[in-house]
Amino acid sequence: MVTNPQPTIVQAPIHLRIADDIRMQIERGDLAPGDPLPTLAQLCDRWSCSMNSARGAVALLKAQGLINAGRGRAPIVRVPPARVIRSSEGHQVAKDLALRPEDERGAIGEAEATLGMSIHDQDFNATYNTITDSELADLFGIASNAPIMRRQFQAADPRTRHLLSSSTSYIPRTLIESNPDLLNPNNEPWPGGGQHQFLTVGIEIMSIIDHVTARMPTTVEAQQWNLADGVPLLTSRQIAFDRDDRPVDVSDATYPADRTEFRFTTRLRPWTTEAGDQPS
Amino acid sequence: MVTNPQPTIVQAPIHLRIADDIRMQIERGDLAPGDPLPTLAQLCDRWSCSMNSARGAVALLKAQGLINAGRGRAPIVRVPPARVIRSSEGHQVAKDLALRPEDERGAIGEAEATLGMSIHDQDFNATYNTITDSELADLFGIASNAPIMRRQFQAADPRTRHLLSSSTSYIPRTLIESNPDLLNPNNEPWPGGGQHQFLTVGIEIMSIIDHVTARMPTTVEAQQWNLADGVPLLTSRQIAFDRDDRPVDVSDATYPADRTEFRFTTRLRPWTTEAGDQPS
DNA sequence: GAGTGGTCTAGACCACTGT
DNA sequence: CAGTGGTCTAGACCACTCC
Repeated sequence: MVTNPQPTIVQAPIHLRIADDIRMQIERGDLAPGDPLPTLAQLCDRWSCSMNSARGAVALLKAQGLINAGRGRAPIVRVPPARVIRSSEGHQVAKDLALRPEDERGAIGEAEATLGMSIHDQDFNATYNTITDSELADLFGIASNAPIMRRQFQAADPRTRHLLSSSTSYIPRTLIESNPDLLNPNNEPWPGGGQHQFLTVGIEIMSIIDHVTARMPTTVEAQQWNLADGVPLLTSRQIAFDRDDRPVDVSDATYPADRTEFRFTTRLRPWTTEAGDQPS
Repeated sequence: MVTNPQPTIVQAPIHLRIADDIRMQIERGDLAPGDPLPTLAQLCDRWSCSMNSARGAVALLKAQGLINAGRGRAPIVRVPPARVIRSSEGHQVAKDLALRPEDERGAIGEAEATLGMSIHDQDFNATYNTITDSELADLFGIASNAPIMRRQFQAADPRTRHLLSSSTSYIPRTLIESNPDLLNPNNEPWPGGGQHQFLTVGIEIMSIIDHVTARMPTTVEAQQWNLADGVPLLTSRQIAFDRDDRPVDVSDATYPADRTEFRFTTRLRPWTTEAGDQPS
């Protein structure tokens, strides 16, 4: 039997009503970015509820990424940080760069191009391992116990120690061991230079597929990136294919969603006459 | 002066320690997806804390999207839902489809192709308005008070009433008013068919730029989509350009991040012989 | 009906921010 | 120093699930 044929009108929980009221004030502009919220005392006076219920409302707004709160200070309406654009056009730029002479490649790194910050101003760290992983091996189409090179890259702000970028790249070891230089992390300026490194072993990247989704960060990730509450992480897995459409590199990365925007360009084949058959 | 030259060792808050312990159990596999968590009573016994502190731990795990909780039932480790892949290759498919005869276009809709669900099994709704918006006008390069057509599309599961898709498209009105059919929402099968509609007014879409990021849903969005706690929304703005690289359509959409994955393919120009010299 | 988590209260202590 | 929010406790009532 259905429980409520004549549904009893239930008040929404008090903390939801408070949170909704504040959200509307923010959306209407009564509370501008940077403005402080009412104090907890004012809220529980205004709504005649206990402190903890008012706290619940503020906690919800925090979890939704609308406000910044901290001890000893009234919470303020969040000011959205500047967005870093990560464009798929960068793949082509990196490929073009790979053919240029050494000094030119060094001058323009991926970090500089997207973060507007020289790589020398970053606390950069690379770790190389050789692993086996049946799932990745499956993706590469190699034996499940075949050695895979794992390269982990992290850059942090030297002052704040907060992460600026973090990615992990996987390559079947047999593809690159003909050039011992590629197995040494000290030779690595940046993963963006990966296309040049593939060049030294005769591999040309012809296409890249990006897989993008998002999730909430773990507690550890939130403090590594210095994420405010309610900020998701964008996750990206890039798979690079060579001339034979063989996957040669898998690269996983995460980005804070409040300061990152992915931008992908799709060029379509023209309609006219007989449709031209080579894409982009 | 720095506050803590010899930082006093502070215990992490009890609810963080509890949450971390449970997270580790999940990551180690001691708690598999679908398994119930310890009850609150067990937790505050095990950690000798109050109920509310144990609640705090569970609330954090909920906010991080690790568990599903509900009244009267122990929270369970979340089982990730099946992912719907939204591929940029779909743009080309839609373009090819636009030239096909009517019956063929009707048979294969965007909804069917990506959701595996006929459009007839969905509660579909379209609303058309004419608006003015200086920000969009700026993007289109038209006068700031020029009329812009807004088309809102929503599809819901007829049984559960939950959203299955939601998007809003903007088009400068002058581009399409030569064909009155395009101003009537009842003629609209699905926004994916938009390329065919542009065809009727002599516009060919030549490229599409996707802007992708993520944010937490509002309370209203969470219930419209039936989102579990801790699930972000992926947001996408697609801008379509015609033969003259003029923006002709802006389309905003949101997708639940736990069941959506974007997939973008970038094809790179070959290196061989003389490198092509026009830079994208 | 017993047990569960969701909501709420009242009151306490502490860390941090301003002045 | 006063005032703020963050953490925590003890205890209560209710909605819901399962037996």
